[in-house]
Amino acid sequence: MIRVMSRTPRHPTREQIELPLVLDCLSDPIRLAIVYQLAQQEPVSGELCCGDFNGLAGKSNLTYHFAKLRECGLMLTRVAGTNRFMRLRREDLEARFPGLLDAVIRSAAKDADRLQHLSECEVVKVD
Amino acid sequence: MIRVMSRTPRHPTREQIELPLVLDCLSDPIRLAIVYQLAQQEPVSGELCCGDFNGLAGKSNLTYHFAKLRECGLMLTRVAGTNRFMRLRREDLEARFPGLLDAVIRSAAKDADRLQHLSECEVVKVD
DNA sequence: CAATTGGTTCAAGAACTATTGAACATTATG
DNA sequence: CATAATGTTCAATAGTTCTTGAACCAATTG
Repeated sequence: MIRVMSRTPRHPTREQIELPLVLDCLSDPIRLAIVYQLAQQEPVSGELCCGDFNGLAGKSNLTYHFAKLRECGLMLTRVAGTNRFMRLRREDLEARFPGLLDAVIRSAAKDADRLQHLSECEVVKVD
Repeated sequence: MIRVMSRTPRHPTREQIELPLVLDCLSDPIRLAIVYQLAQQEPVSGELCCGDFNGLAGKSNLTYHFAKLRECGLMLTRVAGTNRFMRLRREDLEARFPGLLDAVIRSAAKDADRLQHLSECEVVKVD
């Protein structure tokens, strides 16, 4: 059996994004923290790579959560050399579920001090 | 052991409502359908009772899902005779997570024809 | 080319979730 | 009071999800 790890993994098309899967993905504290950190990065490059989340969980566990986030359509993975850069699929999500991602991120920001794994992130001011 | 079933069950306070639990609750297709139907009922009484959801699952399974929805703070159960009336905790949710519930309900309405259990609900026009 | 860095894959186990049916509790009705 | 209607509780089960560590792959660096 051949195992290839260098190709860009598969992502669902915009139309294949499903609401229950997205909500389920966001309901895990670690994945919520990943999404939150990616959202915070948007004013800058919008991208983070796996290593940037080392505080959240072990490497293989992170790979597992990244796969979930990718497969439900929340984020996109771009392979570049030995790194994988990830970003939120904001346009696709906005097209499918208007206002949802922002509502979740704002809710997470509001509760940042309560949510495990988010405490260590910079807190974004939300009037 | 005494089993009491006549009292109003416990609900979390507004402040006890937690984002990951709410999202997890909404990620189940049956529970999403329950929330959706409750939302559709809001222009009328806002209330539905257990029997109104008989199409979604068996009775004991519904009781299970109702408990989850109650315990995460999404809905409120009021005991009245042999019935239990349920309504969304819209004000509390809006206070804790502004815009979240509406974003989810609108997303569900948009995908009503795709989501299991929602097809049988009346479709609400969302410009 | 050897070693390092960055990340994936696989297998296994613990923990949790959803579903079902039978027994039960509570209230309303004839 | 007996019966029906409405919904809950409990136990069992099948399936799913998260987590971990060891082995691995690919690209970069010395």
